[in-house]
Amino acid sequence: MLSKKTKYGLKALTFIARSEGDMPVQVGAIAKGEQIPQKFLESILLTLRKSGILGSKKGKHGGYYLRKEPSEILMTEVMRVLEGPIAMVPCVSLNFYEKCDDCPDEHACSVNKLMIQVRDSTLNVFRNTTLADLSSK
Amino acid sequence: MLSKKTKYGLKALTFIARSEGDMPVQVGAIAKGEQIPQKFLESILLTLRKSGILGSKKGKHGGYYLRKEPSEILMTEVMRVLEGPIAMVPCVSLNFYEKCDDCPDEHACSVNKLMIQVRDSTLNVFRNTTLADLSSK
DNA sequence: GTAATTCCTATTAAATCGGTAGGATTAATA
DNA sequence: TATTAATCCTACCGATTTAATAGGAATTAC
Repeated sequence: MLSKKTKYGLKALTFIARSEGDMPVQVGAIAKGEQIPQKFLESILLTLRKSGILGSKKGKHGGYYLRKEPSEILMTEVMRVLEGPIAMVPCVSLNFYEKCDDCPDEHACSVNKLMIQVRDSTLNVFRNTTLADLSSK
Repeated sequence: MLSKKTKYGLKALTFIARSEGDMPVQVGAIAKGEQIPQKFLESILLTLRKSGILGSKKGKHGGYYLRKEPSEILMTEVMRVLEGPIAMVPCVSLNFYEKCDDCPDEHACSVNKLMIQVRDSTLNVFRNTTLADLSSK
């Protein structure tokens, strides 16, 4: 299941992409517009800023803005920041690889084989979708 | 992330598929062969039996067996029984649909749009993979 | 009747999720 | 310089889920 964090994060990014004027977008506006608890959203946007997807401006008239064009923000990047590994098991993860405790030989493992296919097909979607695709009506 | 339940369940099914003689396969043998805590595995196999994928024979010399040919057991079925919905959000689930609280219009929702694509690509894998594929070396 | 097995219910420890609270820090502006 | 409005940071909390474990009842082969 997709976490609320990721869901809210995606909605927030879409909201910001659609609001692009010159002004940064404030947390309050996003929270209100997308029905997201404001304090929770704050922490999510902070994560996105620390990862480099968003920039922020502090103080009065501050807010968040995209650091790249929507068409250059890939879902692979966003999903990894918000949701973590794209793979369903660490032993097939490209960016968060870990060996299974119980698995003597990955290449003989039926779960491994199946999950590589799932990973690849999901990656294929995320690699070919940008924030611009999400925010276009 | 894939739950241990699903992972163990898939391994167990593969183990049974590979062991097919006429004798039912015992929990103890699977647990030992696949390094799965036996009591936990018991509950998983029970779930698979109740869903109709496995049959069981009780008492001495009892155990579990497949109720269909491995080539007829689709991953869609197995995954839904073990892991639940294939979709990452209930609002795009085919078998476990639920409306989002916060979403006034699904068709305008950027998350919805993205998750439909992920669902379809994952379904495509599960619909085209059977237990026979997993258990073949 | 005994041993071996599945079946069932309950409990538990740990982790994660979704959110809340409170205030520190920073910047615009009057 | 004081006020106001925003981000930033740390800590906490309750509920749920996960990954088991425990203990025994029911069933069957021999």
